[in-house]
Amino acid sequence: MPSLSEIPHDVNEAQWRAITHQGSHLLIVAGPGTGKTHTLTHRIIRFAEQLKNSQRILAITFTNKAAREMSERLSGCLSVVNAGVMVDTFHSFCLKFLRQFIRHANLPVDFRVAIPEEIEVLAKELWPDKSVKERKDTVEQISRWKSTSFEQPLPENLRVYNELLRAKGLLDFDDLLLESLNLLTKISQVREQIRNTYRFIFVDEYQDMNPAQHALLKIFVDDGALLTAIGDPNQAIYSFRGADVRFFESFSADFPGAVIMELSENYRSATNLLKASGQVIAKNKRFFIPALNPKILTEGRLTIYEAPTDKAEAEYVVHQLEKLIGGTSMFSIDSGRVANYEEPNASFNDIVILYRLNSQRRVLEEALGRSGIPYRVSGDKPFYQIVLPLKDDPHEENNQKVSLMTLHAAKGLEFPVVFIIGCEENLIPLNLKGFSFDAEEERRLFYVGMTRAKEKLYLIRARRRYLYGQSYENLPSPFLSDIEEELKAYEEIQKKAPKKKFPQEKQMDLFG
DNA sequence: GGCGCACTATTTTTT
DNA sequence: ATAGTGCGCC
Repeated sequence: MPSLSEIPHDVNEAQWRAITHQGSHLLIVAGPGTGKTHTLTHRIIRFAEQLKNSQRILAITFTNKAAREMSERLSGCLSVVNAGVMVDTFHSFCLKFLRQFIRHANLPVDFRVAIPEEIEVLAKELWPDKSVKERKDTVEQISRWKSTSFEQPLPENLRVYNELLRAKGLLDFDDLLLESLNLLTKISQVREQIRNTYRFIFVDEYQDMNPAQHALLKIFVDDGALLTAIGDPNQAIYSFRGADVRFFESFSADFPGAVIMELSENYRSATNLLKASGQVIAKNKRFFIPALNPKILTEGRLTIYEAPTDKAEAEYVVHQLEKLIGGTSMFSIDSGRVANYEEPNASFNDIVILYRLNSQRRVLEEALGRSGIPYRVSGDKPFYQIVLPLKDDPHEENNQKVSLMTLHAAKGLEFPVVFIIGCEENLIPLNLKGFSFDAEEERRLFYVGMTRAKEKLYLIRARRRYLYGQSYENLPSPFLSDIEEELKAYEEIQKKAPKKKFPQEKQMDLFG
């Protein structure tokens, strides 16, 4: 047993227990800002030091970005690289696995993974009479079936789709997981080799697991590997693409003997912000988790503001940005303010503006454009384009920019200053007519947004908003009233000459 | 095959 | 609002 006196300076007691735990599967419940990656990395390194020859550690992430970041953290420790820690996404690992054992697989030997355009072409061949939307829906359904319902009998449209895909020598992304599952289930020789290689498996963001990934993981573990999973069920926001947060609840049943630990010291958010986000997430029925303990003991500031319109909302954001940036830039020229040591100026990189819908971005971009504030929009480029070389503008690197992204895209990031715009009924939580509505997941999404903030959080709304060509009058988001008044600082509404010209008011028939 | 007009649907997103 | 599809016409 490692004694507490061994604890490194950069690790707390709960983290140390999680890092050093041995002899059973382990689920680490790690809320926002509790040192999730830090703890996982330490634990991997510790296990890597104990590896015998030919044994491997497999650390699985969901995104390439997460895999890259994990690799970078680990490669600081050379011995780990030598010991053979494999850090990969589920999909990328399965691709390598299938290539390695291709002679055992019932697949075209030179198969490729289809890019989305190839899937579109294929769908057009199969269903020429369907509209574009219907084809898109069908392909989406197929992907969902493959990641969630793959044990059910094969639907007819899926059979023809698979046949044509294979005839072209292609696999889709979901096939990477399913074909790997197939191979492991059917060929004991392959399974044996895998069993002898991967003794320790680590999975990050466990709340994002889909049933196909879970099935794969179960095979590894049934073959004798020891599993460490880490994540936060309160940050599960991807159920719409097949992720199932139930695997968090069934962990002990799925992996007998498992130990569950919690990290609850928060090193990210100022006390007011941590309290506020805690009060919001506490209203969910699922996943009660005791409040996180603040370790950053500044108060922080939670600002609430209601603008008359979405345009005014954007102008307010711009105005606040100018105030935040303060003396260090051109924006201070007219104010003549001197930087205040109690309120150090923020730089553009410190700031993110979050929204529920991409369509909210336009008004924001216009206001930012008018003011000349530099910004970047993230999370809207397809993954396969990322590999293409970007224009190498040497200034790009140093350029300070405000970030704009959806609440979804913000997961895993942190910023000193966070704006969440559109904090209105029907928008947060999003309730669009004709679309399914999951109040608990929407609350988790809002929680993810709130918990990105380290020092300042602005929860902003517009009384009147244009969406899809219609004007709506919306009440505040019900989530706002879950935060106690003591924590909120209300900003005065900026006085402006009332605008008379609103286009025809229509019924709010878009919201369900 | 290409142009232009009318119609329509509209989340969140990774691999 | 607006982007993108689908259709008719040359």
